[in-house]
Parts: sequence; C-alpha cells; structure tokens
Amino acid sequence: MSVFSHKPHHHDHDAERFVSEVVRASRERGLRLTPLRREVLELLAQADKPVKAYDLLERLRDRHGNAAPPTVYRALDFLLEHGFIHKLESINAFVYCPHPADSHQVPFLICDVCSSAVEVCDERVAELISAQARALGFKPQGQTLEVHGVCSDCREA
Amino acid sequence: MSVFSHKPHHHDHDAERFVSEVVRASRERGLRLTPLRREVLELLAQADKPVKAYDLLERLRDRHGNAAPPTVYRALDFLLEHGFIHKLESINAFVYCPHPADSHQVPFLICDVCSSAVEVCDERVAELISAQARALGFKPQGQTLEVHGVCSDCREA
DNA sequence: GCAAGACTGAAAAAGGTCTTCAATATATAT
DNA sequence: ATATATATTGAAGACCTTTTTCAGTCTTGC
Repeated sequence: MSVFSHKPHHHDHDAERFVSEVVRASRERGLRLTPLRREVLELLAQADKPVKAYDLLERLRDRHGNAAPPTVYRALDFLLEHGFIHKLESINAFVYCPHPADSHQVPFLICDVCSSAVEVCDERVAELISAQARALGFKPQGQTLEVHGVCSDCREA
Repeated sequence: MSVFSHKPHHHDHDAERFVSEVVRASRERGLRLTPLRREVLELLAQADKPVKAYDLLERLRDRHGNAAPPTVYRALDFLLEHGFIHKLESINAFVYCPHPADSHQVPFLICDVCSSAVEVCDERVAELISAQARALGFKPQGQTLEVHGVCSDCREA
C-alpha cells in the first residue's frame, strides 16, 4: 500500500488547513503557488509522512501523464525555498512543515520502523548548535538535524 | 585540482597517526581492515575534507583498475559501521573521524565556500537532542547533525 | 500590447547507491 | 592439516536521485 492510499483520519483536517495556510502565505508574499506546485504540496500534506520524489512523481502522473523528474523537483525546490516543506537529507524524502508561517530550524525524529517524521518544535537545539558554531568563528546559515530511532507508537507494538 | 593533490602540510601527520590508530583499533577489536579498506581510509585521511564516493573510486582505480562502485561502497560501509569515518548526508560525502576511539555523535560544520568540514567536539547538542527525543517517547539511535555556512578562514578572505 | 522574466514540457545525462552471482580468500572446527 | 562455514572481492548491471539543457508557454510590469 502506498503512503497515499489511506482512509480519512484525524490528520486530513490538518492537511487541508496546512494547504490553505500556504495558499494564504503565498498570496501575502506575492509567490506564485501554481497548480503544479500546489498539487505537490497537497500530496505531501495528505501523505502526512516523508515522501520520496519518485513517489510524488508517480502520483503526479495520475493527472499529468507527461510529468518528468524535473517537474517534481522544480516544485519541490520552490516549496523548500519558501519554507513550506522540509527535505530530510538522511532518507532523501520530503515532508510538509506543519507551521510554515514562522521560519524555523528544528530537529526531526525519524522512525525507522514506520518511517514517520515529526518535528521537535523547540529551537533550543538549533540555538545551541548555532552558538557553538559562532564560538568557532563559523557563520551558520542552515542546519540539518535528524534523529533516527523508534517512535513511541512503534515501541508499544 | 583534486582534493587529493596537495602539498604536504601540517595535517599529513594527523592523517598518518589517524590511520595507525585505526589499524590498532581494528586489531584490538578483531576487525579485518583489509588492504582495500585501508586504502579507502588513507584516501580519506589524506584528503582531510569530505570526499565523494566517485572521487574515491577514481583514486582507487590508480591501483585497482577494475574497481567498481561496490568496491568503494563496501569499504565505506565497513568504515562507517565501525565508526572510523562519518557520512555527511547533506552533501553525500565521507570524511574521516579524527578520534575514532570514543564513539560519539557530534555536529559537523560544513563550509559552503571551501567545503571543509570540522566536528564540533562537544556532546551537549547530541545530549540535548536525545533528551528531547526521549521526552517525546522516541528512542534515539543515531543522529545526523550538520550545519552549513562559512568557516572562519573563508570569512576573512 | 510588448518585452522581460518566470514557469513548464521534454529529452537526456549525471550522480549516487544497491542487488546479484560467482570467485576467492580467511577463519573455524574437526 | 582438511573440510566447512563465513567473509571479502570482482564484475555486470540495475535502480534511485538529481540536474542540465533547450524550447515553448504563460505572467507581469511597463
């Protein structure tokens, strides 16, 4: 079963709200959230867990039979650039960002069992690491913070 | 100029010492640091900055004309597994670990100008992030902590 | 309306990693 | 020492991930 085919559950509401929030933010900032970009965003929001580029591509082809890799990568680039989604470098996957309004740099907890990924909404790690970097004369500009392990749901099972 | 072709400088000594330390650790732990694995390790130590798998492969071919991708990836897997090197997920590159004796999880500062990468030898970030993860019921097993930016050397120039 | 810039389609290539199977070498247990 | 099991390497190839390029289309701003 694909990450997309799932019964409605409590997260669908979050997904919809998230998409409308991005729509609004794009309007405010004068960004062009084109149909293509929006579709990719919706796919990510519906999946509610990290998705790989080729899974997105496959899904896009349902409605755009001609979609090629650059189609999805360009949309992802746009969404990344404006902070609407994140890329998880350690698993080459993309995930929507539940609070795209405030720019932030937070760690992700990636479950190696169910492959869910949640943000740790706490800037302390990012701040500590930035402080340590600056203390070494390094000017920090971006962070990749990913923790692998087993989430609480999977530990119970 | 490749990352390998460089004049001798103060790091060469570190590189040699690092390799012998790994040789010793392997003996102690009963690991088979075969000639191939050792060669990859030496290439990484000499480079003194992150190196991509295909650059290593190219270099390996100087002495093993038959080397194929799995040749280098298998050696890298071995070295990673035993903590002798690190993989930088955000740039798909590998770097030797200056203190392979003590297992550790530390952030890397990756300069986007000169592409150097240094470890921040301070476990506080890893501990904080682990504590936050556990507080959420998540059992942490591995971390990817990478900060991009500009190193002090490059800021001066 | 027109020029400049932004976005998409299409083809291809480059870059990165893994699977498989056979051959060889090393370690273990008689 | 020999046979067996295990680990390592060679070789071919596939698969996954990402980018480049060029041409065409759409928007935006003048």
